Amino acid sequence: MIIDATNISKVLSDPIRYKILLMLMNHQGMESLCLSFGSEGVCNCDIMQEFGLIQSRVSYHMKELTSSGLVREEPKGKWKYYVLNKETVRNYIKQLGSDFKL
Amino acid sequence: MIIDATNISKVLSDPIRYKILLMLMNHQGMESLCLSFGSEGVCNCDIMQEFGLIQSRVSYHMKELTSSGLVREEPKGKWKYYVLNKETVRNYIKQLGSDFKL
DNA sequence: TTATAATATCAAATAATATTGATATGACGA
DNA sequence: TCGTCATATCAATATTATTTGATATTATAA
Repeated sequence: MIIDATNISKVLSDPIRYKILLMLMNHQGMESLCLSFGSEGVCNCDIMQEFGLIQSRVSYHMKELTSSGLVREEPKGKWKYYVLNKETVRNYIKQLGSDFKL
Repeated sequence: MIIDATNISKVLSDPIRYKILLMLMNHQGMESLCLSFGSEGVCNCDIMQEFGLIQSRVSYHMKELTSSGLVREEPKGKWKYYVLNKETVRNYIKQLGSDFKL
């Protein structure tokens, strides 16, 4: 897998995105907070609630996160569930390690 | 040591800075390219030459790199030599690893 | 179908970063 | 000291990213 280290870095550099990633991390395999449904995973509305952000802002950041490969989308019905893609973080780290011979 | 992961990410996210870091990496313990002197390390002028950048631009990016802790300065006479601080990269990686339980 | 809820997109405003050229500072050596 | 070279800083501008509110999609349920 090809990793663009500066691109992943850019995505990680936004505090909100970083916090969203941590949230996804901590909800691995847990129930959605989403009030209306008890499905697996974290959806847009969970993130809006958690951080008090408006919808389009969350949407923007989730696009950054998914298009970088840090997060995977799982659409279910009209919802979209997001799951952290640890593999990308691992590959990013691997890339840094090899670039900087750590 | 305290690592601000989003801050390090921001610094790493600029392609020029990333390339400068790689350059420092690859010149660990080698002679300066600096034409006038054969001292250890990489100085401002080496970076200017290598990437064809003007002085103030290099200065700006080196400040970003040093103030984040990714690079150490070693002033010698009127020159400033820069050395990669692998420790910071390592700590950054460690932080990611612990945040994302890798 | 139609209504509604969730998410996406868009254009405009704002904010943050990067770049440049000019000038300043600081360290030498003559 | 004075002149020169290396680096730093500054103000202006350019570029890029983020935020917002409005509108568009899309899925589903009634």
